[in-house]
This record gives sequence, structure tokens and C-alpha cells, in this order.
Amino acid sequence: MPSKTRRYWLLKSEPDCYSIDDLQRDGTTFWSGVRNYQARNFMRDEMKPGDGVLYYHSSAEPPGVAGLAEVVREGYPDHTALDPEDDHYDPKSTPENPIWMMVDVKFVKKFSGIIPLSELKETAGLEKMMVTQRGSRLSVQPVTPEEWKIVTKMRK
DNA sequence: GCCAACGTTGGC
DNA sequence: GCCAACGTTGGC
Repeated sequence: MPSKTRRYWLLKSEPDCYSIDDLQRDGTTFWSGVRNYQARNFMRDEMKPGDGVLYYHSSAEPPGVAGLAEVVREGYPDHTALDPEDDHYDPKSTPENPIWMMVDVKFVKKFSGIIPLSELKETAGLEKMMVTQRGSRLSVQPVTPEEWKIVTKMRK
């Protein structure tokens, strides 16, 4: 029987586009619009229902972790890639060969205050966390259990 | 608004 | 298959 270990992720979203408050309002959303193969592979192959998600606000003031979410549906085709009207339309994607994948996530909590990136960078144990590395652009990042434990204890 | 870092594209 | 050019991301 395959082991059922809970894994952890960091998902970036620009709050001007879709914030933690939007997720709280909606309860659940599909994580569409990712057009990077490495991030796609994580969603297609590795993210499973029950996995924990750090909800990160990028291009925000300040950028940082705004709250928690949880994966509720594993990877399935991202229909926004098939819609010529959509900003994320990709003509390379077809119903037969959808290329791009998304997962569904649900709201878990909004932190009492955002954890700024600057604070993550100063926190012992997070020196190697992907989001604290310079030039880290990946919008779906794996988080280690140790990093998850540290970050989730930083706010209520 | 700037620009470093990174990913993708396309000519060869 | 190399790599220069280009586009995008995202912190600052």
C-alpha cells in the first residue's frame, strides 16, 4: 500500500488578481493559469488532496504568506488554456492534449497578519526555503515539513 | 519604474 | 543542440 504522507506547497498569487480574501469568500477555487512546466509537473504529478498550502501574496506590499489553504482535488486539465477569450489561452493546448493542469484548493485560514518575505528571510530554519532565495520565480513551490512547521507557528 | 533572474523561442 | 534575443516575474 502506498504511503499517504501529507506534503506541503507554497502557491503564489497576486492579491490584485486573487487574494486570500477572495479565497475565503469563495471557499474553494481552481488554480488555473499556471504556464510553467515545472509548476505544472508539481500539480499534475505530486499535489494530492489533503496537502497543505502556504498562500503567498506576490507583487504585494509587503509580499508574504497571507494564510493557509489545502489541496482538495488533484491535477486535471486547465480549461482556461482552451478558451481563446481567456488571458491564459494557449493554442498549443487542445482537449485531446491539454498540456496545462490545475488543482483545486480550499480556504483554511487567513493569518492574523501577513508574514512578510523579509521576516521569512530572517527566520532560522528557512534559509533554504525556495521562496527566500533570490530570483525564485516558480509559482508552485514544494515546502518541507520543517519549513511548514516553522512558518505555521509564526502567526495565528 | 527599474532591473536581475530566469524561462522560452527561434535562427543557425 | 547551442545560445542570443526576447518576454516575464517579482522584489525593491
